[in-house]
Amino acid sequence: MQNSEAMALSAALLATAGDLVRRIDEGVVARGFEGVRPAHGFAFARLAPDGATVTELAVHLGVTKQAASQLVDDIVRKGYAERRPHPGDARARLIVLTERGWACARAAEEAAAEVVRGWGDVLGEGEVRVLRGCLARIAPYGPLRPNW
Amino acid sequence: MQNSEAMALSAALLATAGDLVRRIDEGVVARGFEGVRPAHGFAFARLAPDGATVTELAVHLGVTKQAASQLVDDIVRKGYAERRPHPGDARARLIVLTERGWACARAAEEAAAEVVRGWGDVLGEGEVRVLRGCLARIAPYGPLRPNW
DNA sequence: CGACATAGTCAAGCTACTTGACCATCCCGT
DNA sequence: ACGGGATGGTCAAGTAGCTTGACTATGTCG
Repeated sequence: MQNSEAMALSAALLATAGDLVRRIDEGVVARGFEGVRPAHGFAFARLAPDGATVTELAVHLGVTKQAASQLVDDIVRKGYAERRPHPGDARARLIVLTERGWACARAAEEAAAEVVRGWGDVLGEGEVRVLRGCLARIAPYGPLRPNW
Repeated sequence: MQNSEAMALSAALLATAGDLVRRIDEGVVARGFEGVRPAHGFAFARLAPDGATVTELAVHLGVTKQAASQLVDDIVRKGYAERRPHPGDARARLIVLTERGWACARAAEEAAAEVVRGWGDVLGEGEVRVLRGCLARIAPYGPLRPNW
């Protein structure tokens, strides 16, 4: 594998990732959820099961807890989540999704599924599964946030 | 394909992309080029063949020409590129890489090749080619800049 | 019970972008 | 040839999303 081929592969990967995020975001907006940034989606993914504290969210997103707290301010103000007292730790607060937050998370899943279906049309279902398998083995715990 | 599987694939793709960029950046720094952000690498790729104008660079990067101009200021100040008069258009300037800029671009290619070699160890050469083929067909002209 | 650790917030600062305004030069129809 | 709109580039100011630093409240452990 020549260096230039590695660059071509890298560029294709980054282009695909950028395209995916852009189209998911567009799909979420098209479903009626405005003022939502892609980063919010990653937060929703962490909050969805049972809620999370600000600190847990910060770790998940790879940012400081102050930044996570600001993000929570934002999604609370927009009605997607709410701060509740934490059962069993009076210092902490449990951030949970509101009904609208859940609806937005579902919208993001639908949008992602739509994009991936498009890939299936181009590649075929089998190759999409191969793709998923490859990626899962390469970077099972890669960073969610981009560094560029 | 269920929605949750689409999300898993999306997450794997973004994790891989994030990991790739982080490791290329680390590789470039390890080769002695400091103060270089990943965005600079995308600029280098556009400047490498024959140079480019600020406006062309802005289109390539998906930012305003003011932002591209600021980025050029930065890499000029750091010695990676220089502004030259444009042959045939007195309004424009041709931004070209310096020798150090070329060296940095080569370092990025080496770092990328190193990461991709790691993928080859995990997946096998054949599957890496399949991966590259899939990605190239999915988003041949996706955005270079992340939106999240 | 006292000392240190941890959850969260407030405040200020930084960086990489944006929008808006502007000048110099090019191109093209009259 | 020339006048007017398009284009290339820069300067200036504003913004969003992060950072670091300082602080309070609560938990944990010897």
